[in-house]
Parts: sequence; structure tokens; C-alpha cells
Amino acid sequence: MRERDNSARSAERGSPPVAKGARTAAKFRHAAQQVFARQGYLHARIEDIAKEAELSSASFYNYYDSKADVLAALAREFHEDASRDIAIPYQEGLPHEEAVRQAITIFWTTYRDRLGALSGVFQASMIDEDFLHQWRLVRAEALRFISSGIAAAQREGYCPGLDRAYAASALSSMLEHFCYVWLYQGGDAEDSVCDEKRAIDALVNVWYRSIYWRA
Amino acid sequence: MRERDNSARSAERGSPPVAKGARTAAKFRHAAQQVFARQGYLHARIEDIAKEAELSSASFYNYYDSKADVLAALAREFHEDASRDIAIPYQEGLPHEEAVRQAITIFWTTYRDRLGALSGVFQASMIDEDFLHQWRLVRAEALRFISSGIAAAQREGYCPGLDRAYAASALSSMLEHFCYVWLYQGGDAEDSVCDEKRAIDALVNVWYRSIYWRA
Amino acid sequence: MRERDNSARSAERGSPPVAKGARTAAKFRHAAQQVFARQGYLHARIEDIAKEAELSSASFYNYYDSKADVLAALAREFHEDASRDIAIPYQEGLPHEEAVRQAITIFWTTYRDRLGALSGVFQASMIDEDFLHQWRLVRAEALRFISSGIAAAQREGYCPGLDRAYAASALSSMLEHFCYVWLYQGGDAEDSVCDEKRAIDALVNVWYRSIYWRA
Amino acid sequence: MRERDNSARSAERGSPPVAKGARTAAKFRHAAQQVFARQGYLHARIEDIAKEAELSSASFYNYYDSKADVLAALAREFHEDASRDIAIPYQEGLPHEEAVRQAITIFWTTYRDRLGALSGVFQASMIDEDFLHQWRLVRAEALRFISSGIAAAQREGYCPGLDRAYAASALSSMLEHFCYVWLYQGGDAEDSVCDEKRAIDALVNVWYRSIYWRA
DNA sequence: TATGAATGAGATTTCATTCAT
DNA sequence: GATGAATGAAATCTCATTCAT
Repeated sequence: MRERDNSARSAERGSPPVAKGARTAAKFRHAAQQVFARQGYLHARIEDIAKEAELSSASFYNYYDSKADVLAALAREFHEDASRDIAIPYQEGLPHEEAVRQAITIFWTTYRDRLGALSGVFQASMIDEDFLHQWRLVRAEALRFISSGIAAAQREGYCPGLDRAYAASALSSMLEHFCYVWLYQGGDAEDSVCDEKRAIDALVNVWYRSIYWRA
Repeated sequence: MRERDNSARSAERGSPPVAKGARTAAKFRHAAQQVFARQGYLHARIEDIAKEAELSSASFYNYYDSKADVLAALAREFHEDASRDIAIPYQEGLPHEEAVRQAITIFWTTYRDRLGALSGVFQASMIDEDFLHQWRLVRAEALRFISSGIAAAQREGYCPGLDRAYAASALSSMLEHFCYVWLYQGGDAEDSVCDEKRAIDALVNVWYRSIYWRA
Repeated sequence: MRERDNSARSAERGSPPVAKGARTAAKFRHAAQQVFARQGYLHARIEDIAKEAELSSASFYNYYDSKADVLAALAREFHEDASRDIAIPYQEGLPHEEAVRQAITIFWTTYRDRLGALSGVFQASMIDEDFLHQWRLVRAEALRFISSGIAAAQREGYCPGLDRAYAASALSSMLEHFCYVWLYQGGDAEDSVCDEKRAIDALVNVWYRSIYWRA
Repeated sequence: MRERDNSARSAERGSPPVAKGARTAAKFRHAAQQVFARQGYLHARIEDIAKEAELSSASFYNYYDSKADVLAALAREFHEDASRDIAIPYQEGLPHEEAVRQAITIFWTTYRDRLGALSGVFQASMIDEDFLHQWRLVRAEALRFISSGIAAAQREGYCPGLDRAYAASALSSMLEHFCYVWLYQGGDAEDSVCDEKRAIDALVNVWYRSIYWRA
């Protein structure tokens, strides 16, 4: 990972705020995202990304060290944006089910918009120990978030005795994989068409009911 | 897929009940299972499987056409056994929660025992359209099974209005991925140790509560 | 090349004149001939020959050292028979054209009946120096035969000055290749059907006219 | 077949008239031609061609897809040039024998100069259905050409009743195979030395006499 | 004699990555 | 900065051939 920071240089010279180098790097990032979403991370070749970016693959190496590197950049980008957005709902004191719906909807929407990055990271963690590590860090945050949600519910008397760590892990698994299946893989069957509203409803239902119950 | 079936001929000739060829094929299958579980399907080379089986990689091709082929054989093996076992619980009229626990426990146990096969198929379906197709067929059965469980619950007045197809898809996603994370990937964190009982408890809780609720 | 000669042993033991070993060798020879004619020598695998013979490929090596070896045996077989037959016509004092026709017809018929051996030797001499050598010996005989025919014609005043060696080579090339094209390759076009009579007529015409002319 | 065409682009940019890529492709083509002529198409390995071209075999694949592909390119090259040259003689109204001699001489010369391509295609059509098909197309043109020559002769009263299709096929077989034997295989015997003039004379004689005769 | 089983030795092909321009 | 071109390093797969039974 070694994206160049040209900002200082640009400032000195009075060039536009986004220097050419940064723009090219972004072009490669964008192209990678497209290609990952289309062909999958594992099948993507540097050549494919370069072609998508309308640049040469040799040029790619001026900005990123490898396919893994550009994916890491996409992941960081995603992570920065997402950690902002995902926290919003609970600041508003919505009814529980509504709060769950908002959180899930945001996750779903983000997954869809960042399909290349997210499916990419998921696939990459299958062959790359480093990525598994990265992914776990990202996941850890989600788990803390879910877990604290369960804790809050429990303080209100819901789901007594529910094992927060494993339950959070299970719900996170569901969310992640359901999104992967429906947004990346195209659903449960060859010809599935996804009805987003019903898909999210089902997730909300499972999530909400599995937490907000009393003995 | 072209495993040899020597059984008929061996029987005629009174040769040992399990012919050598069949044993070698099994040896390769077993070796593949080990290697897939250890290094992952995507990283496994034919050479690795052969080394594990203490045979040459040329010999491998006497029994299977490719890495995908031996995985397919493992998957078939799993599928045959699993479709027998998984159906048992409901024949016994257990209380709902217990029935759920049994089904989940069986899935968990099977996943653990067949780790190479199941994580292998999961990984393979990311790079191989054919495997995705196969995997969908397997998954379809699980979905029908879950879905009919929900339907039965609904006939008893539980979870009215729950979207069976998507809910089944979500629960299946949870189960699959949770098992993958804890049994193959080693858990949510670098140093996780899995407490099987608590893990299963959490799954059962989510599953049970998300279905067996009333308006 | 090392076909076994079991005749002595069979005699001793009073077994049938053609011992089992010789019969098996013949079976392989026959199978090879079939396979060469069907798939071509270059594409034929020992396995294919064994399958055709309904024996194992390991067994093959009890009789022949290699694919080249069995082809050499077929070639020898052909050669022994052919050198007998081909000489006949000129013993009868037919009119020239009729003699040519008979010689060509015999070649054509033999080629058709020994398709595997002849197309095989032809193909083999493209990759195997030894075979090229063998083939040249066979060809040399044909060339001598043709050449002496031209010499005889010249003694009668025909085709004065015709270069016997090269002309014989040219006519032999024509005969060989024409037979290869029509009998092995299936003719000049994808869907050619061969009218044997017309094919032979054309050969006879070219051959006869190119020799039996006067200044 | 996927040679690069950089000509347009190079022209725009004013780069050297023959871009490096095109020169490398040509280098491989030339190397292949040499290797085919020396070892034969069937024995040639990509590695050999690369070594001859003083490049790596990986590099080969930047220009051609396979051994068959580079041969196809050579064949195309030959065909384009040849179809131009071969038609010339008849435009000049020469005496028949002289016209035949010129056509044959051109064929012979071309075969010698393009030995790698022509012997290559000849050999390739023995193991590759696609090549047989290609070869037949090339051959079909030659056959039409010969056939129309015979037809013209017949209109002048020569060779009445000669079957044009089969006679053309026979003459074409002779020409092809005679050239193959003398130019590629080194003649009828181990130590043959080819006297080109006599070789061509013999061909001309056979060809001319087999067409230009009267009842 | 016959064969099931095992393997060594190769050839093809792909791709990430480097480098000279 | 950008790129055309070149390549090292692998992995897959095939098949003739051997050998123990």
C-alpha cells in the first residue's frame, strides 16, 4: 500500500487541488471496484483493471503494489465512509424495530454501492492471510456495534441470557452473507430476481425478533 | 467425475471386498479433504493433495479429472450422507426449540467433520460457475427444508406474515457463514477459541426466536 | 521389434499350430491397424489399441515395444504380401494400358485394405527418422518397379529422354498421396464421395499417357 | 490468430515505420518457419521456436495463441503471396509446355522458399481437423486452377474424356508430395541430392504428357 | 500370461511484475 | 508519468512405460 500523497507538491506549484497522480490512482481504484464487482476479485487480473481504467497495467504499478493493495485502498475508503454513516440511527431514539431497519438498510445500500470492495474483501480473505486480518478488524467493529445493541436491549429486559458475542457473530454472518448472496451472486437460484424491500424486511424480522423477545 | 466402480467385477472374481483402485481413490479423496481444510481449496495444488496421499500427482489423474472433480466427489459424498441425517429430528415430534437445536447441531457437526468438503465447495463457488450452480442445488434443498419449517410454524400461528423464502435464505446464510467463520476461519479474531456449546446456543436462540413468536 | 516366435515351443508341447501368444500378438496387430485407420497413427495411444483389442495396455508390451514397433510389424506384413501380388501383372503380357490399370488397381485395393498400416507408415515417417528409413526401403522397391517399367517402354521407343528416376518418383508420389487423400482423408473436400472407378481411371490415364507417348 | 496491427497507431505518432511489436511477431514467425523446416511441425515445441527467435516462450504467447496459430499466420502469408504469383503465366500466352513449366517452377520455388509453412501445414493437417479443413480450401483453389487448365486443353481437342476432377486431384497430389519428398524429406534415399532441373523436368513431362495428348 | 496401478518426464499456458524508452 | 514489451515462475495435465501380483 503506497498511494502517493501529492498534495504538498500540488500546493507549492499552484496546480489544481487534485493532482494528476491522485486522479490516476482514483481511476485505478474505481476501475478495480468495477472489475471486482463484475468478475470477482479472484478472477480479476491487473490487465483487466488497467483495461477498465483505460490505462496500461504497467502504469498500475505506479500507484499500487498489487491487486491486494488496491483492494485494501478500496476497503479503507469504504471503512472511513461507513463508520460515519452506520452510527447515525441510534442517535435518533427511534423505536427498536425502526432502528434495526435503518441500520440494516444502510448496510444493504452500502454493500450494493460498494459491491466491488466488499465482495472483494470477502473473497480475498479466503486466500490472503493479511486480508483475513484486515477483514477481522472491520468485522470486529460491526460485532462491537451489534453486541452493544444487544446489551442495550438486555438492559431493557429483552433476550435475557443471550450470548452477546456469539449472537452478534451469528447476526453479522447472516447480514454479510445474505448481502453477498443477493447482491453479488445474484440470489439463491440461477434466475432469482431480488425484491429489495422483501429481502430487507426478512432480515429485519429475523434480527428484531431474535433480540427483542422476553422470557 | 469418473471414479471407478470395480465392485461388480471384484465380487465376481472374489478379490478383496474393497479393490485397490477404490482404496486409492478414497485415499485421494481423504487427502483432498485434509488439504482443503488446512490450506483452503483455492490454495490447494494437485501436488499437495498427492503429497498428502503419498502418491504422485500423475496418479491423481487416474482417479479424478481435476481439483474440481475430487471436490465434487467429496460434495456428493457429503450430500448423500447429510440428506439422510438432517431429516431425522422432525420425525420424532420434539418440542420446537429442541428440534431446531438438533437440526443445527447436526449441521454444525457435519460441517466440522466435512470441513474440507464444505469450505471447499464454498470457496469453489466463488471462482467456478459450475460449482456455484451445484452449490445452489444443495442450498435449494436446505432452503426448502427451512422454508417448510417456517410454514409449519405459521400453521401453528407463529410468525405471521414472515416472508418464507427470504427468511429461509437469511437463516441459511447465517448458518453457513457462521460455521465457515468458526470452523474454517478460526473465529472472529486471530486468537478466538470456539466454545461449541455457546456457539450452537446462540444459533439456536436466533433461529428459534426469529420463527417462534406471535404477533 | 521383437515378436515372439512360439512355433518351436508349440510344436514341442503339441499345442495348436498357432499358440496363444501368437494369437494375442495378432490381436494387437489387428487392433492397431483398426485404430490407425480410424484415428490416425499420430493420435493413436497404446491405450486405444489395447481397448480395441480388448486387452490391457500393459499386455501390449509383452508383444511389442512401442507403437512404432507394432506399426513396423504391420508394415512388414504388408510388404511381404504386397511384393508377391504387385509383380503378377507383367508376367501376363497384357497391353500396356491394361497392365498399368492392373498394377494401379492392386495398389489401390491394397492401400484400402491395409489402410491402417499404410497411412500409419506415412504419418510415422513424419516424426520418426527410423520410419522414414524403413519407408524409403519400401518406396525404393516401388521406384525400381516403376523405373524398370519406364525403361521397358523406352526400349519400345516410348517417352525418349524421360528421366527415369525422377519420373518414377513423381508417379510414385502421385499414387501414394492420391490414395492417402481419397482413402484415408476422405477426399478433396469435406463431403467428397469417392467413385473408385473414376478415381482409378484418372490415375491410369495420367500414368499411361505420361509414359506411352512418342516424340 | 491475433497478430497486432500497430500500423495505424504508429503512423499517427510518427514512430518507426515498423513498430517493435510487429517486428517481434515477425521474428517469431520467421523462427517458426525455420524450426518447422528443420525439425518438422510435429516435433517443434514452443520452446524451440522461442529459442530460435532468441526470446522467451512466455513472450511467444504475446503474439500467437499456439503453435497452430503461428503456422496459420505463415500459411496466410504464403497464400496471399502465392495466389498473386501463380496466376501470372497464363496471362502471357506461352506454348502449353512452357506454361506448365512456369507454373510448376513457381510452385516448386515457392515450396522451397516457404518450406516451413508448407511442410508444416501438410503435417498439421494430419493431426488437426481444423488444419485439414484449411488445407482443403487452399488445395481447392489449386484444383480449380488445374481443372480449368484441363478444360482449356479439352476445348482444343486434347485429352478427350479425361475426368477433370480426379485428374486434377492426381496431378495436385503428385506435385505436393513430390515437393514434400524432395524439398523437405531430402529425397527418395538417405543420401539423395536433388538436381532441381531434372526434378522439374520430370514433373513437367508427366504433367504435360498426361494432358496434351490426342486420342 | 495378463493386468491394475503407479509414475517420470515433459509441454503448454497464464500472469504478475519489471524495465527501457 | 505512461507504456510496450519481455520474462520467471508456476501449475496443470498427458502418456508411454514399468512392475508387483
